[in-house]
Amino acid sequence: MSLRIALLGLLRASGPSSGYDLAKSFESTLNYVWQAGHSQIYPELVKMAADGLVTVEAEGARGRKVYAITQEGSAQLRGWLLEQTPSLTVRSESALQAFLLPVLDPADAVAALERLRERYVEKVAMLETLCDQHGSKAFGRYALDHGLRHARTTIEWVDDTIATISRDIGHGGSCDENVAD
Amino acid sequence: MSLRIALLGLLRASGPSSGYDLAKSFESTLNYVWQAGHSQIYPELVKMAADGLVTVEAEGARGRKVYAITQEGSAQLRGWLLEQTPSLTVRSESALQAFLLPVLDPADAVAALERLRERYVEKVAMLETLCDQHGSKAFGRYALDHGLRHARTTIEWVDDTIATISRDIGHGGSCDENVAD
DNA sequence: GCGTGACATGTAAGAATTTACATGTCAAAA
DNA sequence: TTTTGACATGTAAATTCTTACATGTCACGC
Repeated sequence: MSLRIALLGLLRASGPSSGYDLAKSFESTLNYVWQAGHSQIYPELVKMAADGLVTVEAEGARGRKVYAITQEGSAQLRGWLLEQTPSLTVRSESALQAFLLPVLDPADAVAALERLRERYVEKVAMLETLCDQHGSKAFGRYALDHGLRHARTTIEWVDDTIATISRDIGHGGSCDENVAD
Repeated sequence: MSLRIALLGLLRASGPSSGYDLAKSFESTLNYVWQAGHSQIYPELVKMAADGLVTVEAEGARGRKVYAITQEGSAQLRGWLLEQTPSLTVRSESALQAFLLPVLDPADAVAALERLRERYVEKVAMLETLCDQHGSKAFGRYALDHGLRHARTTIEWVDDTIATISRDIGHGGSCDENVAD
């Protein structure tokens, strides 16, 4: 369902677009909260057209098909946004890794957290650049802002976690606990 | 791979546990960053045992099987944590919804954001309670802390986004733009 | 004219995830 | 004593997601 809603939202926000355009939009604006490749997007658009949520508005060069959202699609998007109660959970591989780091020796954990920190610093810089380019105009602004705030929050968390773990260094690590065989 | 690593991490942090225990741990500590149900966990543990990463250390009442991480499992966990560069992307249904809200009339969008805000306020309260219970002891503390910070950041984002959208009310909404048919 | 890279769409296979089905045990309260 | 709820493990089916394969067009520079 999320993919469908995301595509309807992009069509609504950006106007008629091809699957290729939508894949790019996913990459550049929705990437901070949802991901989908073209191999997922193309078949989904076909199904959505069959369900009357979008129509092929025009066909252009290189087989390009321009989809537009229909009134039915627009109604479904609005209904979902107003009525659905989305799950508040998040899926983040990097956060998962960060949480498991404390099972390492404290020194290793700190080193790994510092590498993670650097990557988030880069991410923040990248997002800030994008933010400046966008100005305060585009639809994607909210997404960008969200991504930026969360990346900064992660850096703060990493810093505090490093500090906490560092205090434990010398007080005995978790190195060989809980291992069988 | 993430599921495997998460299970190894939990076994390492909590000591020998059954699939049932691990499912509970997932729910209570890792839930903020990764989700897995028992129907995913049980078969994965069987595969991991076949690969020598865990062993069935004991069998108890009600068919309970207690798994323990092996040295090989421990080595693989450590290797992954130190060497892997996880993707920094996140998948969040609620954030996706939040991003698409601006395609609604500003008034609808603000109403929906306010409902979202309430849910996050509840979440923060819940996490704060859990935090107090845990004290500063447990492994899951980092996860909890992370979840709490991100939930608070989301609330701030919602507030600022509401403010931004509210300023636009009366300046013309996005109500019937970009709809075909 | 030829190559390269962005444009553009698709399918296939496999992995991961979710939801539902299915079964059985144990402890404690009513 | 019976029933309820937590404990405990699985499988099946459907969906979603990722990775790889496969194909062809157009514009631009060399």
